[in-house]
Amino acid sequence: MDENRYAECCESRELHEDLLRLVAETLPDEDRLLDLSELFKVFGDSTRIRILFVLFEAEVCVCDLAEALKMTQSAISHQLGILKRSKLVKSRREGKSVFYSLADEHVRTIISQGMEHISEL
Amino acid sequence: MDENRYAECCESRELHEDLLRLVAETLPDEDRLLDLSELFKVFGDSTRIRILFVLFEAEVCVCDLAEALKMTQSAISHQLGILKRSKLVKSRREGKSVFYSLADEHVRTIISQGMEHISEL
DNA sequence: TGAACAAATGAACGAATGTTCATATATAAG
DNA sequence: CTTATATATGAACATTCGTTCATTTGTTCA
Repeated sequence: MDENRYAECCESRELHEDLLRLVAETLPDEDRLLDLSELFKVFGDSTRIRILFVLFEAEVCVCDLAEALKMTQSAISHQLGILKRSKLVKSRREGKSVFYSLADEHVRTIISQGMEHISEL
Repeated sequence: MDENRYAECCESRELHEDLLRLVAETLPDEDRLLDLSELFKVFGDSTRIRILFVLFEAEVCVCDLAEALKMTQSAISHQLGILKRSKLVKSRREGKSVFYSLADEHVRTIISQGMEHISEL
């Protein structure tokens, strides 16, 4: 009954036991892994990356972001919502405008490590 | 002729000019931004994250990865291809098996920063 | 050479994602 | 209260993405 959907595997038996134990010990639990991959998914879009680069320099309102990045207000607003839900960005209302800024410094570290990686060919 | 697809914008004029100049100066060019977001897209999938966590601990062949993660050899192989094309992972053939390992240390830094971020609620 | 195993790959299918459009909410000013 | 401006949001659509299945490539050993 289809007991071989997954790998049956190459050779030794003990090595596998060891690996399985190691994985069981060190792999974060499923919820955590999902949170982590969802966080990186947020960085995985060039519009959101561009928004973050602007916010590296200044606190900016939605319409200015839209103008600076030559995109519609709606598109920017949707992306800001995603950034905010992942706590990468925070907002503050001032009259009719809402100003966005970086929520913490991990953002810079993560992006700068990414930049380093792609710079090393 | 539809000159208002993008934001027309809230108030002052000089502030906008300043922002536009700043963005023009500091925003990496389009190719770089795309490379960067594509890199993060690679981290944005829990299967690939799990593969990376296993490789944090040891150099592992494809079938062992498949067994450890309870996934088909094909699925793992496809994801390893993506990881390899982004230079996050490297491979070495030994007989019939191919062993994969981390390509560099940025991977650990990026993932650990991500972990820190999600840990701070 | 031929059988057996390990890994890679292309096509296909369903799920997820980003933008657009239309509209709703919120604030300010008349 | 009405109008104008700034922002948010839901539905729809096209595109992208991850897995599966079938097949191919590469290696070892008889």
